[in-house]
Amino acid sequence: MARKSGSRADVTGPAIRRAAETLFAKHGYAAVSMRQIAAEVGVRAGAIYLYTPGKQTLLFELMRDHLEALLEEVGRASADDGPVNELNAFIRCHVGYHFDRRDAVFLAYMELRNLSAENFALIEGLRRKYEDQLERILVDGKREGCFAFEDSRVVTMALIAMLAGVHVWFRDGGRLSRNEVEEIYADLARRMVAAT
Amino acid sequence: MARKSGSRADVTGPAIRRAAETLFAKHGYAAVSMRQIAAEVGVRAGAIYLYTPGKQTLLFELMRDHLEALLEEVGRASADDGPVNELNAFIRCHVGYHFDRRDAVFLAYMELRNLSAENFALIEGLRRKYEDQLERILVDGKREGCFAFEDSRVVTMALIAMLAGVHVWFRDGGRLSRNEVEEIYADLARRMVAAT
DNA sequence: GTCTATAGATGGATAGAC
DNA sequence: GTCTATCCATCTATAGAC
Repeated sequence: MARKSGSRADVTGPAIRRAAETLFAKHGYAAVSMRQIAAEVGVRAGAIYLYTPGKQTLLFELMRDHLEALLEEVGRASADDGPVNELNAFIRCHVGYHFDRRDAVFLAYMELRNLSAENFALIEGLRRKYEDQLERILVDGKREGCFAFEDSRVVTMALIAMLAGVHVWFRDGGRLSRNEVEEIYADLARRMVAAT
Repeated sequence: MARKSGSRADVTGPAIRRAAETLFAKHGYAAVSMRQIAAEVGVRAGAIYLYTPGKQTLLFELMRDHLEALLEEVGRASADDGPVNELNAFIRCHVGYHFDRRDAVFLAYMELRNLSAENFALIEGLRRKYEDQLERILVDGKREGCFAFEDSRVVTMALIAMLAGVHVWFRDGGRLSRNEVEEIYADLARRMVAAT
């Protein structure tokens, strides 16, 4: 007797988040109306407010959930087995996310401007954690003599920008397989840090 | 008797474009109102329509003018003196633009979604020209044995994404000079294509 | 849980006075 | 050339019927 038969609460909520993610990624947060999201789900605009306090929260939670999942996965992937392998795992993990969660990845770095001040601070904290995780791999590798570069901060930002750019050209079912794309980017990253 | 004294036509027009560029870059095209732009300039919303047919045209012309200027400058900078030098010039030129025209660079790859269909096609054409110019340098270099990489298209996109990412962290008057930033990125690019 | 209806605010763009 | 005033569309969010 867990749920009412005929109830859609467990279906509509996730559907709203999925629709918001798709539409925000496609047209941008500010250009999407609650009516559009509702239409995509198949309900009226008013019904959305049963599942979220508003549009801003919808955006914030999409970004937060994605970044937390990404952080956890990167943390798992780059377990302690040497800077070269850790860098490899980090890159493949991020690139792989473009295959699995394309829109979420896109939102997380395109819609920062549209977060309220306090939500921005929270999301920025998660992003910073993510950047720091990569930078720590680089610094460790340099100290151990696996990598060679001048400025760890700039290289970190260059790597992350390069990864974020995957969304611009990558299309599912294109000429390159997931594994090929991951390998090309991992290779570029190794070159950038002069991995031995 | 060239111009009416007291007239501001030659001042207000450019001021509107500058204000639009700043505000669009800061808050996003869709989140900025004509009233905000007018307030920044010091006129009323209605006055803006004396200088542009509308908001969409304002965005389009900002992007077009920037891309045309960038294309011309890149074309001049990378005159025919070998792939390694051409790549160098291309990278330094693009990075340098983040110092001179920060907001314009940002707009040109952040606001594609908000262009009308026909404006998008025109801007996309200019972007494609820019990408092709870089890819040609890479392909030439590979053929001549200066560069070594697998996939010229992916490397091109990776390089452009890396360059575009400068805006995320770069601030005027930061710890790195213009020349240092240009050199770091040129160095990263040479590593990515295994320049000899 | 979802609907219709609507409040209340704000948007782009235009008309006409000065 | 700029202003005030305004039209009309659309927006987020809420109230209340079912």
